[in-house]
Amino acid sequence: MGLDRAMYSADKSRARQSEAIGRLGHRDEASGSPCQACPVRLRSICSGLEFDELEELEKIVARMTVGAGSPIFDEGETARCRYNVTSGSIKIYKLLGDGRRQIIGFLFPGDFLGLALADEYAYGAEAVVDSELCRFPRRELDDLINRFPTLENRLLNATSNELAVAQEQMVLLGRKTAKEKVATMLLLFSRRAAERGMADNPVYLPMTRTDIGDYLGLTTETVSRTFTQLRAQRIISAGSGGRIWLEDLEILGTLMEGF
Amino acid sequence: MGLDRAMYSADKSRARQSEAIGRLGHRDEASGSPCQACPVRLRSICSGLEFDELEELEKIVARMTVGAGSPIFDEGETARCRYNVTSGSIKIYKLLGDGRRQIIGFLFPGDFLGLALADEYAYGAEAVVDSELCRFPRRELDDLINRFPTLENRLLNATSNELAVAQEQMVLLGRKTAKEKVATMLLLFSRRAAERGMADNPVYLPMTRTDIGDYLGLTTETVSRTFTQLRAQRIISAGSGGRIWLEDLEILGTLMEGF
DNA sequence: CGGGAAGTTGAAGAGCGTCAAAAGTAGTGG
DNA sequence: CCACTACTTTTGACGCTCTTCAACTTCCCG
Repeated sequence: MGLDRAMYSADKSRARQSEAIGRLGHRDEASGSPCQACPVRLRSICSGLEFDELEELEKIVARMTVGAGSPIFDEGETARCRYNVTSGSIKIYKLLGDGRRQIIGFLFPGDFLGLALADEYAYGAEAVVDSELCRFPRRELDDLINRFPTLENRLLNATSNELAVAQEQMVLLGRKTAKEKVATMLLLFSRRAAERGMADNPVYLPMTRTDIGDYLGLTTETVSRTFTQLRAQRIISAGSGGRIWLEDLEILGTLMEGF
Repeated sequence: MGLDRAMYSADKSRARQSEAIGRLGHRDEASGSPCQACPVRLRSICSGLEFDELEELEKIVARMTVGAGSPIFDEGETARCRYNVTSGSIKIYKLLGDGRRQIIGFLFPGDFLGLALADEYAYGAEAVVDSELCRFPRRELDDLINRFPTLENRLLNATSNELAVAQEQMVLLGRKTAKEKVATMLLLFSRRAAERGMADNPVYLPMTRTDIGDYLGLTTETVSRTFTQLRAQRIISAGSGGRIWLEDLEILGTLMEGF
């Protein structure tokens, strides 16, 4: 699998799209707008906190913006910060020695980034599209987690959810065919969008075919061929701008559940 | 993939090995021996608890024994209990509609079983060999978790660890070759045994080739052929009773990391 | 011993990967 | 405005790894 490792370090064309955001990739802002008004607070770990607890969180948070294709941190790097995604989409991935990559998840607004005990990040993270995050210094956030049971409880819930999602993905990676993998991804992303009150049909897939392949354990070519096949069978149809119409939810469901 | 679903409901020959334990598969005991003396307490979620907290735990715990091949609970069943493994080994797995199975983990002494928010188990659990567990009624344990921050913290740690392990397994399932998969499993099981103070070489693999296949996303035959190949290359050699000597740790490490 | 399941091995085939090239898309610069 | 560039996506041809199907061997426990 002769993948070029450098391929993953930056995504030139997509990075280019986001020059408006800043040539450095990241841009921090003074945390002007308070957490009270945060549109994703209720589905993030920040929900359920008391007023004064939320104020303490605000003291240590920094908002930042990352352009499409920009890395947020690398696997193995010292874990200095934890994050909350507030807009856009983030991919997290692990690499093998020869450059093979497995994307272990796509994060969306409200998702927490940086769940881990270890001192080093166990995976890399990179923005799929222009995204915004809340950044917390790790030490200070961990202090708050220890002091606020509500926060620790939210974190446990979030981690348990992630674990259940990861276990589903293990079934997909280990036991599903290419067609079933793609169908499952389409349905799951549609449902996740619906849960967040976003359009679920057509479903929005902002990532590249290569990203989808690395997420599903397939090659770009197989992903492309599978989409073509699903289109030919009128199970899906192409929308505009990375959007895909789910034309036959029943067949997609059958493919996902493996009958 | 024409796997017979019934195949997974019981494992006749192994179940036979454990007739001494009881024909019902399960046997409960009065919780005579207290948690203080528990040999796996320090590596379980019960570590770090105050004396009175541990006493409250003891009030709701029941010890039970399961024979090899016996189910503990099924996927989709109402989650009435949570467990702590104290001896033996438990496999947890998910099924697809046509019977394809993915084993999402093997649990060993000290591991917690039943991490989940949902009212139903997200996976099935079955004993690989004769095993012992501590069983907690779900409601009552969850009450204690809410009351004892230490317990919740331990649970968060355990869940985070499980998540990190699951993410490693996603790389294995999505991106590694059969040889790399088997090498990775051998090394990881050896390391896990070492962490628990058990023999790490030869490494003990009590599960069947079919179980290993369903864990690695391979067929029984491919697992068998891969072991033969590794043996022929003197990277491993056969021990007795499901034990395997790791003859070349360096090559195994290289295979695991994918160079 | 003897029966049944687990494990091994072989041959053939399918699905997905690899390599290669063409077509589509978006940003760049004259 | 359009050609140029760089990348992504699609499609085709071919090959290889792993699966499938089948037979045989080994192991375990009665």
